[in-house]
Amino acid sequence: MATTMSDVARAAGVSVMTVSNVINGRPRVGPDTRARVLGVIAELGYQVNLTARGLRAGRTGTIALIVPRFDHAYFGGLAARLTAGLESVGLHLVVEQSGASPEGELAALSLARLQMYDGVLLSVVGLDAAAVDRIQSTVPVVLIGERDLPPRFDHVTMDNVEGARQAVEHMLRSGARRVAIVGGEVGTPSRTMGSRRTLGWRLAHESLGMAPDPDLLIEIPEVEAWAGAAVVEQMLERGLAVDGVFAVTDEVATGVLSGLHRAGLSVPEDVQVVGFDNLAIGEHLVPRLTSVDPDHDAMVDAMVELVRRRIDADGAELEPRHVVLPSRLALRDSTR
Amino acid sequence: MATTMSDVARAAGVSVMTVSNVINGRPRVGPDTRARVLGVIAELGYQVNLTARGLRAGRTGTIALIVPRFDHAYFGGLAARLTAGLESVGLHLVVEQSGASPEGELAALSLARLQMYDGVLLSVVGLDAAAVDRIQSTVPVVLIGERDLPPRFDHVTMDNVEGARQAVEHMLRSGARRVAIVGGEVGTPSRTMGSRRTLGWRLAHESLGMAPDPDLLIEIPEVEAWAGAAVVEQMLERGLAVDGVFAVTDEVATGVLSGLHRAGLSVPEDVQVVGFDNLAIGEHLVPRLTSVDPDHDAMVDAMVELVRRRIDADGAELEPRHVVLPSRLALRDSTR
DNA sequence: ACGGGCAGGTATAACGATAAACCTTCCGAG
DNA sequence: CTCGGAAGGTTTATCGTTATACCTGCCCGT
Repeated sequence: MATTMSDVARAAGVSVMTVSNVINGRPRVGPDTRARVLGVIAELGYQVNLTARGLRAGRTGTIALIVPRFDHAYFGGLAARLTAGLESVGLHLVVEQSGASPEGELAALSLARLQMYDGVLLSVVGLDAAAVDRIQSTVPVVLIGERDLPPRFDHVTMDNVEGARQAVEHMLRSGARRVAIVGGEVGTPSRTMGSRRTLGWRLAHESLGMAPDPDLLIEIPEVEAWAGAAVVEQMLERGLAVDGVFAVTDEVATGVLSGLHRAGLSVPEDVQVVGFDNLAIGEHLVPRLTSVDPDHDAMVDAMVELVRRRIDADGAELEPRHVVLPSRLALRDSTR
Repeated sequence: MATTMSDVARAAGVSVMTVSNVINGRPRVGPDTRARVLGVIAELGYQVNLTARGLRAGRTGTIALIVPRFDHAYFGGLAARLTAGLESVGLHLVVEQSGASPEGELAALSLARLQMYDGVLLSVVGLDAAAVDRIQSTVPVVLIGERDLPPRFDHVTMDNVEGARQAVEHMLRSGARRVAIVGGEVGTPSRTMGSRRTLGWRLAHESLGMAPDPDLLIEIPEVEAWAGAAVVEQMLERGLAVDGVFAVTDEVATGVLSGLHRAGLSVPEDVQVVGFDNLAIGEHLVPRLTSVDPDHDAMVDAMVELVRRRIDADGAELEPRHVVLPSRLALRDSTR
């Protein structure tokens, strides 16, 4: 139905190849011919078929970002920044959600989709490690975030341990004695995001010669605001003494702030709170949220750089690179 | 580089067509042949090339959602819901951002991209009306949100006027006398989101026999939290008396709450606040935010339905449908 | 006058998958 | 014994672009 190149060629009285040459700004076309072809294109409203071009050229100019959830603000921010970062180097970003329905099943299904892109940025938070290992793709894949990952992939992550350590240390140094971690992970330290941030919580105590109370390591069913609120309620019901909370993400911290407020506790006077991610919303919570700032721009730059490097290498074997970017604390009003 | 169907065909000693038939579960294949082909596929790690399939079949099974900003929570929620809604009817969603860099230029550029999809859901908030009119696509396009829109497109929107009216009426009925609209639009009522919600604000006053003070119609440079906070600060500096705020979105309301808190005013005692969109975050703000709930699920259902209808019609002319879904107020603690 | 080269264009063959038509066997009914 | 047809495949022709090779004048240097 849509007009094709040969429609244009016929109408302009030239060969399709000439139309192609005009569209792509290639040299071998005379000025009058070029003008005529452009005229016909405008008249017919012709648009190149990117599917056909992609098939023939073997490249689509498109990068995919695959996130577990669209409705987590962290990924919204990441996607926005990446769109800009990639556009500045002539690449286009599309975003897909992996964790839709039956656990990880999607991750398997979408494997074929990856072929459609020139590169894939895959957020592995909440993704089955086995699913990631199953990726046998020829397209460049850059992993984002922490997990037990096959080291054969490029990988960009923030410094979870050090960021968490700074957050907790700050509360301890400003007088907190019982700092809980909400969203921590009990058990063998693996390389998941939660376990790394839990390690930072431990290290902060140790560096000050203190031992963290295991009761203050609190797990949550989902890394979301409601879970943060629910946990605070339970803590207080159980009569657990707490004067500091390190929430593993700003979303959780949002729930924690809300829970504390409802319990009649004031922040930072009664309880200090620190989040992680330094989302824009932190600036507008009540009180404004102190948070670990992962240097979003540097992360995006690293992702863009890594994926470009592989695209330019054109499939040649490259030593995988693992980039860890420093985090620093953004101080606001939820800490003393 | 990637293995193709003919690699598989050769290794299995059959024709490519048979491989295709196996992959697509078509009948004319014997059980033993099928098993052999599947074995080779697994062994070689073959994945169908969706670009090629898309070109030949003329369909990709993929729908695009185009949003102005990834980092606005409303769109994150919409994308998440749509992913689920489309997946349940066998369609896959990808999301792109339109409003990246030089104003709207992208909107023009990405026009060719639309061809790659079986359907496009286009959020027109903040999009140039002329740009929308320039769309001369053969793919089904469903417009989302309000604007001066060419009526030739299908269109889904929430009831902005009535939602806003209910929000403001609620505050007026619970004692507020000076209700500001933050993010309103002055001037000729057009069909933009802001102007419709402003109309609701007017109507609420009129239905109670009151006249809104024009000074309480407050514009903002961006529909974001920081703008809401800044506006509150300015209002109070100017000594403007206010005992109710209708913020045009929950993001703006978040900023308003933060601004009021910093000014030492308490919500809802001194000032009532209502937002719009009923985002998940509203539940966790301090205080919990009363908001207009646009019935997100019904909107998603309508979008899915409209785009499917056009896909099934296979390009045939269809009367464009304009769906407006009712909004209702979700009462929480920021109002009395 | 002749060959080389360049400007301006065309013809052909893919890219990888699929729709549609076609080709064998083999089997059972009449 | 013959013929219709089902089962199980294969062949061929595209889908819309682009890479590559190729063609045709014509101008210019020697």
